[in-house]
Amino acid sequence: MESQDLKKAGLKATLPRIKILNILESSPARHMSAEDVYKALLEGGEEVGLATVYRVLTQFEAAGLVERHHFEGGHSIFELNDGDHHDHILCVKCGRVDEFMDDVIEQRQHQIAEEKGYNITSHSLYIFGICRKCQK
Amino acid sequence: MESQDLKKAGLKATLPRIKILNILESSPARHMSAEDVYKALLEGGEEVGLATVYRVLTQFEAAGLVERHHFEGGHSIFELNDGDHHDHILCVKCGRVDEFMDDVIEQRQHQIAEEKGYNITSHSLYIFGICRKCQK
DNA sequence: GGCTATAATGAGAAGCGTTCGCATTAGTGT
DNA sequence: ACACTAATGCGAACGCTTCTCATTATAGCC
Ligand SMILES: [Mn+2]
Ligand SMILES: [Mn+2]
Ligand SMILES: [Zn+2]
Ligand SMILES: [Zn+2]
Repeated sequence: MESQDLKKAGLKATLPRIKILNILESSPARHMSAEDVYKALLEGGEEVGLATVYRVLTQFEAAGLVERHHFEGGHSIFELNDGDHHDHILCVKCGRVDEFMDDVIEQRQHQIAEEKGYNITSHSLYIFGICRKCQK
Repeated sequence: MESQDLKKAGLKATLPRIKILNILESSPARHMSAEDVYKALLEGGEEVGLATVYRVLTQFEAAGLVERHHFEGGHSIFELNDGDHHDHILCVKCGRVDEFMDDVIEQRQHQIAEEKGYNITSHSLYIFGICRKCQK
């Protein structure tokens, strides 16, 4: 029940929020833009304003339900926060997205932050390339 | 002489391009937005349109004279391309930027790309944190 | 050194993703 | 069920960037 998840996150269980959470959970695409979510709602016959989609996604992010990424291209991409951190590798031709987690890289980043005198708060790592299919 | 650098890069040596290259070379800030460059021109009493600054920076990027980065915040940041690759660590409080290069991370990225079947073309890595000064 | 073909510029309009303002609507706790 | 308040939808506005197009400057040739 999504209402429970929302309330646990400290958010009122409104219809738009439930519907948006639903889209994020049931959509085949793990990584969606606000526009993607909006279109999915419209296709489902739901009446939700685009501004609300943006607002709700931002609230979800603040509540830790969702993560926001900046895959090149100026717009934000959201994905459900499953709790496990990972980074992304993307195909510059077809837009395919794969996920990975590398302990060596994570560790080196902390090392570097320490060397430079920073108290690390986050990082963003994207590898761009051409996927297997697009190489042929 | 900047005119030579521009011609070598296959670009006509126009006044705006020379002035912009000059700003990039002489400004104390290594990392500048288009707006930063524009303001520096104005402060120097130069008459260059903002649209031209954007156009020229994009051309410089295509010519390999300059690199474009997407430090959070929606706008592009440019820096002279010195030929040596590096990544960035930024202070989320004061905006300070430091540079680093880590062979271990670079190598792991290629490893990951290979494992995932990607032909790597580039990557972007930003570490965010709080710098020494801002920690106090 | 001038002349011409052509590419570059400047100014403002337009584009795009995102946020804001405000009147209306809906959830919550009683 | 009610009232209090927060959330919504709509359109306008935003910030950064790109486009359009008339004007201007550069490069190569005479
Ligand atoms: Mn992901
Ligand atoms: Mn740099
Ligand atoms: Zn691909
Ligand atoms: Zn700082």
